[in-house]
Amino acid sequence: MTTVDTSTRSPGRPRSARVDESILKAVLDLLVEGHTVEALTIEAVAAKAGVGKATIYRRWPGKDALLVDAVRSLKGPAPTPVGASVRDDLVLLLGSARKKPDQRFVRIMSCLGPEVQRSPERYRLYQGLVEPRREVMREVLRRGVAAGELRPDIDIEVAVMLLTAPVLIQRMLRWHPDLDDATLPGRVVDTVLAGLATHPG
Amino acid sequence: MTTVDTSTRSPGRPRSARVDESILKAVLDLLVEGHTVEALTIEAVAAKAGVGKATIYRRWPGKDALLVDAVRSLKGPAPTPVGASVRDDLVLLLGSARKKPDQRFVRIMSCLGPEVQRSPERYRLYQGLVEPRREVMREVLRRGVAAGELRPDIDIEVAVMLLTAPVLIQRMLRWHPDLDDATLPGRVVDTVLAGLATHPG
Amino acid sequence: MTTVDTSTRSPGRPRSARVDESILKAVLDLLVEGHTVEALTIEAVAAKAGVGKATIYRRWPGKDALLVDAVRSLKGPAPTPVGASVRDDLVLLLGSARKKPDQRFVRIMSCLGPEVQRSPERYRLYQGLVEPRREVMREVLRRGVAAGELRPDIDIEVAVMLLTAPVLIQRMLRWHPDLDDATLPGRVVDTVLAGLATHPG
Amino acid sequence: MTTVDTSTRSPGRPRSARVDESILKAVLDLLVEGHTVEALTIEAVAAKAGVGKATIYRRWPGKDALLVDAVRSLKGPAPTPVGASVRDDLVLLLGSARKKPDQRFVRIMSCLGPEVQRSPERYRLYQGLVEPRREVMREVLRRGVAAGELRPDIDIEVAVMLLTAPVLIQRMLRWHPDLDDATLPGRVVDTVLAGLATHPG
DNA sequence: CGTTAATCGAGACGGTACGTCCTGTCTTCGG
DNA sequence: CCGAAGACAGGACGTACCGTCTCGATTAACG
Repeated sequence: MTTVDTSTRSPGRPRSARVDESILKAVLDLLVEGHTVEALTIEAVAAKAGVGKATIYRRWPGKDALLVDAVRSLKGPAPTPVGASVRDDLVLLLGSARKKPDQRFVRIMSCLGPEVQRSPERYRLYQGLVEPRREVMREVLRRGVAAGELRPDIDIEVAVMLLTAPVLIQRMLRWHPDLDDATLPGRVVDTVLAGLATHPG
Repeated sequence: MTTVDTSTRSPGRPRSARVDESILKAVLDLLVEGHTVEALTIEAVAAKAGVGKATIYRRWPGKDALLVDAVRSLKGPAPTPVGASVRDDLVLLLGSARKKPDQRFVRIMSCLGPEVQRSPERYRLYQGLVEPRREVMREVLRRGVAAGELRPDIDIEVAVMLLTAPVLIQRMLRWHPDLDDATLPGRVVDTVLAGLATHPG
Repeated sequence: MTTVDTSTRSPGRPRSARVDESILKAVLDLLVEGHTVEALTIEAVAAKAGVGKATIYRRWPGKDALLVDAVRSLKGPAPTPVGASVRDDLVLLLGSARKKPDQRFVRIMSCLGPEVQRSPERYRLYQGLVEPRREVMREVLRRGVAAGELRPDIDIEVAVMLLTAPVLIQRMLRWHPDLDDATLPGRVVDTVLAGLATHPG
Repeated sequence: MTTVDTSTRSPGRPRSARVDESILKAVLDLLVEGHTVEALTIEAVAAKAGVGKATIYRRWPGKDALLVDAVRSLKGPAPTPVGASVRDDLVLLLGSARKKPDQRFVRIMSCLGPEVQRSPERYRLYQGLVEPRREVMREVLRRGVAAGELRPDIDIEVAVMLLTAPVLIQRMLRWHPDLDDATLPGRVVDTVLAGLATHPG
């Protein structure tokens, strides 16, 4: 009677971790190259990863699941720390996408955007990836309120959208063709902080 | 009201206007049916319109041009009128997408968004469709400044982005899953008008 | 009421005869190049014929059926005419495989041999292709008997085998590595005609 | 009867002779089951032998070598003895394939035939297996010449081909569908001995 | 009112990617 | 070290569309 192995291990050759990595890397590389999820062919992934197609299908049921895992492997390369004033912190956060290696992250995220509209699975993926970054921003806003820099009655969720949506949409759609990516975060933050109305409240 | 052109008239059987209409209708129907632009296949359009594929390619050089004409046929269902206060005007403009038949318009526009990143042609299409609506908003803002309701030094382009981007992105990506579409425009406008800072300027 | 068309014609673009030809040609070319039916890949046929795979599958259900039609298209490039004496006729018939374009025919036939063992369909194909050539030889033998050149009691079927089998097997298996293809027919015919025994009958 | 070698003995578990046997048996079984050599897959052999694929590759470098050993293990089940007259000897030799266990031998040989065309290795194998049998036949012919039964000027190599080729080809290709396997050797030998011509020489 | 020529639906065409299956090799484990 | 189980790279399979190209039949204005 052999010992009952609680950490059951299937017989045969185990799956190679190297292969997992090279496949996920290939997916991300293809995204940054091809700019679109449509360019993300299983066949292309296999070729780029130097892997047989069957090896991919052995691990993931289809392109969606593969995409999910690949992007999940990005792990938001550090949500970025914080500085001194609220204004500077916000500009830093919004502009972080412009610094390497975050650029790669944003590049991939903006490919994903369109895809999110389709499957709930991909939608959840996108939320999970982006949420930590939003939480950092919420924290900055809360500290601004605590420090008296921001009005105590602000709608934090709306504020986060106001700050992030313009930058994101500008990246994705090049909304304003002549708007400078570099200065946009500053202009957005300043305008949001000051407000438009003459007599606020 | 078909203009009968007596001057130049090519021989042979003229193209059927019914066919044009049914093709454009098929395109728009496919878009609102939740499909993305990728799912907008010429073959699917032909099938839905009850038309041969060649009949489509005879009129448009490719999917892009077809898409352009189809969306153009929507004719931005009236750029929306204006109300009393700046606040109410802005809320009205941002919320207009919720009223029928504007909903159909927005549904289609949000399918288009992702496509803009690719071809310059599609980009120009998108800009052309959206620009009139932005111009209305700019006008509202300018009148607000003139009326003393808004600060004279505001960055109008950034203000337009601040106002429109959150609503658009919420529609496209369902950015905040628990944010109510109905109340969002009001909350956005209020927050933008008031600003976040305790001591603006 | 339109005339009832007895020669019903399906709508749409008819299938191209050129394509049929190029596919069949590609099959035969691959056989003579690859020496084996195994080397006859549908994908390779499509590539060589400059044709999409679907175009092949639209016409034939699978490799077998394609092979059958391809070889059938060979049509034994003329069963060869006949000369003066029985001896010369037989040598000519056996040696015909060495002359173009018959060489191509034999090349393909010898690829088929192994395949014949498998499906009855392919077996029937092989028989149909080879039979006319055997009939020519039988005729030569019969005329030899009538002319008094051959013994009247000979077993014609066995005689045909005796004459053809060595040449065929030599081609297929290179049975005797040092036996010259060019002189073999002559030696075979002479030996068969003369017989081995000192006192025949 | 496993020879226990006391002299040199590699460390570790010794290879099981049972496994060797079961693999070779599996190969031969697959061949006689009507499969061609192409159907002789390492995977199929492993499955049939109840053995891992690696176990096979540890012993033989590839399919060719395995095939060589398998067929060699047949050991031409005794090159056949000799009888009284040349005619009877030849009929016996040609007909030996019909008696068990020779039938199995021929079955396997005819699978091999087609393969010979490919690799020189397999060609040599085939020659090696078949040569002893041909040598026996040559010996019979030579003794016939010496005994005065056969003409002294016969071409022995051609004679061997004349005698063996029809039987072999009939088995491999079922050349004449209605030719009886049992009587064929007798008819062949008789016809070859007598010759076809009225006036031999 | 017949000619004429561009229209129409239908579908074949060369491609490309799909997801499955099987090949021969390799890499683990337990015995 | 052996043996099984099975992962690995590669490649052909047959399917489904893509966007283009032909077909025969239709159809409306012109002569």
